[in-house]
Amino acid sequence: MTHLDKIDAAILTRIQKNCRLTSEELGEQVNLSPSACQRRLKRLRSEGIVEAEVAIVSTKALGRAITMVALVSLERERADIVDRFKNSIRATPEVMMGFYATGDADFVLVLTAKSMEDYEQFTRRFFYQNADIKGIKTMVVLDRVKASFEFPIDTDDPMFGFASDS
Amino acid sequence: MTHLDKIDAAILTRIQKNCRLTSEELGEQVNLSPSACQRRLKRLRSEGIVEAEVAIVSTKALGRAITMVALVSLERERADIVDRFKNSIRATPEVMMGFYATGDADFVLVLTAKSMEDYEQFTRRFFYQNADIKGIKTMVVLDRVKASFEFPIDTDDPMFGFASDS
DNA sequence: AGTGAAATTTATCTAAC
DNA sequence: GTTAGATAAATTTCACT
Repeated sequence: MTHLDKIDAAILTRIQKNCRLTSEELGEQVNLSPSACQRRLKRLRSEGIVEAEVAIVSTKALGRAITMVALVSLERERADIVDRFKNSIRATPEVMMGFYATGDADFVLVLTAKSMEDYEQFTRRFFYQNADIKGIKTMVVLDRVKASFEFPIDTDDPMFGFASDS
Repeated sequence: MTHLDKIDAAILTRIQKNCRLTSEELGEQVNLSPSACQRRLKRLRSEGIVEAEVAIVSTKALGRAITMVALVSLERERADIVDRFKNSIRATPEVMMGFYATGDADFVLVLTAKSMEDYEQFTRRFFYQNADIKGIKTMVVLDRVKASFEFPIDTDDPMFGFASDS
């Protein structure tokens, strides 16, 4: 992994909001020619700094009316049990996001379902398949206030070197 | 909003994994000509079924080493207080995701920080700015097992009509 | 190193069917 | 829905700093 400069930071800031910007639009915003911009983008992708470029699809429009946040506790926090549950998360399409965490719960899951009945059925299956689950606490999402993978990229952070933008 | 058919469902399934597929690749996968595919995509975007197309950027590569899940409880669940907090979430870049929910907590937030010190400072500021917060329970994320907005789109669901794929 | 301009390749859009 | 031609964008090449 080569190191990133301020221009890279600026590019990433833009595309994490909208990855369909053309190199020309992007170049304009970061004061770079389209080709230079594209070269950087390619590098950022190949180095895994851009992990993926995805469409965020409306769950409601596709009949997945409800979203849940589930706090899952396991019977034991043994490495092999935790790993098995991680694999189960990855293999379960209903799970949008899964975090292994410290504190109140061992795992935090974000999932979608068509209805509460659907979710109840899902929970039943999921419990059955994962004998190590001690308990699940479900919170029904009333409003997806913010749903993104955006995070602040501070262009002036020393980690991005001291390249001038003149 | 016009209604969606199985081909739309198939397109959405693909692009929620990778939105950089060309119309040609996409068309091949869903048995459609590139231009027909593109026409559908355009419609799906303009109708808001595709909400956004974004790059998922590596937090680790940019020095945001830690992710937290925070369960926030408000002092009162009055509509104006809830709305004010929703706006605060939207205005706070450190918050990647925010869900208004029923149950154990009023809000579930996913956030990133450079370090625990950084997070502690953030929490302090956030508390200060939001007088209505009763308490925050933080869970530090040890592993982002799955991080996506993908959800299962069942092509055979009756909601997608009975269009043949021949 | 990395950049920008022009040529080439490739994808997208527009129209006709 | 398709196919074909026009437009536009991504990619490569290359000369330059």
